Amino acid sequence: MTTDIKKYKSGKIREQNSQKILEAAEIEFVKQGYKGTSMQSISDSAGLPKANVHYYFKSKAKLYSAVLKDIVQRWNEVLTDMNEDGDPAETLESYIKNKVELAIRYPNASKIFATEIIQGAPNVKEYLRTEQRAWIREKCRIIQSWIDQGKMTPVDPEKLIFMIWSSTQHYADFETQVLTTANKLEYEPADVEHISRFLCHMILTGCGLTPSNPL
Amino acid sequence: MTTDIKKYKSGKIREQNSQKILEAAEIEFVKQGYKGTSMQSISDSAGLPKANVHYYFKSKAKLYSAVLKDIVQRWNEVLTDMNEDGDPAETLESYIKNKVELAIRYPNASKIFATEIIQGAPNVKEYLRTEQRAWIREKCRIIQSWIDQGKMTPVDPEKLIFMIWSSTQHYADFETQVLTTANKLEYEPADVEHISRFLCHMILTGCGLTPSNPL
DNA sequence: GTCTATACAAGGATAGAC
DNA sequence: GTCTATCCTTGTATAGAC
Repeated sequence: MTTDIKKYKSGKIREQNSQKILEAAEIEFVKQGYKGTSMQSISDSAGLPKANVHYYFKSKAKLYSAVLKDIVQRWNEVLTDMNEDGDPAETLESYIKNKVELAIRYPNASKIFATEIIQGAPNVKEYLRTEQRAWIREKCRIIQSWIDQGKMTPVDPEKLIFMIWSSTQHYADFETQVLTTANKLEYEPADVEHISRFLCHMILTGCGLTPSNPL
Repeated sequence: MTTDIKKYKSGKIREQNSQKILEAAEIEFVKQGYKGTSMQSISDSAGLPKANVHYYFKSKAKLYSAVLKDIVQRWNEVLTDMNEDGDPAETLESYIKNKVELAIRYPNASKIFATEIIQGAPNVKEYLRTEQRAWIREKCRIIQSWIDQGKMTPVDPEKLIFMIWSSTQHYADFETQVLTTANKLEYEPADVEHISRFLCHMILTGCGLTPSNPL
């Protein structure tokens, strides 16, 4: 039936446009902050009339929520498995590497999330209080069990997690500072490897573990 | 003469009001971002009419610059001395402790600076490219000389500095996340000590040095 | 489903009274 | 030196044409 074809086509346009808007919005929200970003600049950047952005996302607040939801989902997909029977060195190393790759590949995701937290997490406080807190508690339990099994130095698991997060995300959030200092325009492929090795060395050594790669 | 007394009094009021406005602005800029902050909310928060804020600082952009200048100055005052004849363990430890204290004491300064960098450093790019880069280069030179003297493990000095910055500033910028995870409303006095000890242990151990305090 | 035109509100800035 | 009243721009949102 004609209606089905029409619906299909429309659905496709809708999806493409929504996607274009989401990507443009992510970039603009990073550069200007939530209030600093106008629906005009988002629609310009997406190559669509302003009214279409309202048509697809109803309001600026809802568009921002959609962007945040997208980011949190992307993060949750890359969470490394940890379990108490695993090897601490291997597990931490692969987690650190994943985080560095993610930070350098999707800096905007990290930046928007960082801005949110800095401003007091007005939109993600509930997520922090429930899902993320549960995730951290679970990982802390596993790290503690490694410590109890004598597999690693007794360090505070929570502070260890925060240290991994801060030192990896730094290369996304403070990209401008890192690159300006090094007098570079963008990261080079080899940088990911160097950063990972350095962070693995520092963090694993601090935990009394042996990193698999030399500095 | 009467004029002198008047001028003196006025000067004092001017300074007090300027200070009130700067403090209010710092808080508002953190919570709402630059564009998100209205001159109205700053003047409300400072307890003055909106026009006075314009009278003292001419424009929103200039007020923001003044806030940034204040922050950079406060930071520069606390920079620990480092020199190649000093002891790496002692020097790094005292630097880390200073940074943790500063982060927990003046989180807003760190937050505003972080937001600036995240957004691409539109207002401090010049500072990063000149003064800060020079500061980093100088410290890297000293760390490298320690390595050459065999005083510590050969790690990349620049990455070491970034690791100290990111892991300490995390407790200011991501305050909300850290506190929410721990189910706390604010940091306790003992937290500064715990965080410092943990970070000193991890970073010094990674550099092949021995921290002065146990975990 | 898409876009033009417009209503309505908020915010930066200033003129001019006090 | 201080504040009230006002101008003008920008931005969100929507009504209604196509």
